[in-house]
Amino acid sequence: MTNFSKKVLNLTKQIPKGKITTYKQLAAAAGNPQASRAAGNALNKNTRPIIIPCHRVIKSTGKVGGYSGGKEKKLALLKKEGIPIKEGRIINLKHHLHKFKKSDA
DNA sequence: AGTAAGGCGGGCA
DNA sequence: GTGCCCGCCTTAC
Repeated sequence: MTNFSKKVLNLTKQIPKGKITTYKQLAAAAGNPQASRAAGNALNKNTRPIIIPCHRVIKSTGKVGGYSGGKEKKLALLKKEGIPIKEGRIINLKHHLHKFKKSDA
């Protein structure tokens, strides 16, 4: 558990319902914009999955990306939260994107 | 403790 | 839109 992963998890669990974010944004908010892959990894190997809505985190390309419990599960959760998805990709991504505050980390 | 491989992504060609 | 390469973190040997 590094400081980076701790920030990632901390930021992720702060994402409100109906809002989503990208691994890139998450990694950037955590302090490493280039550690996009590591951000997803932190969510995948997170220690407290219960408090961490990793399903609200998607790829910057608009694709939902992967999911430990199955991406279909992730899609269902997102749609239930009010995020429209078409063929595995977010429709109004930037309209649902969550902006992290500087005080979040 | 050190080295090598893997993973839920991002960017460029 | 697809394919390839890169960089970062975590885990296993």
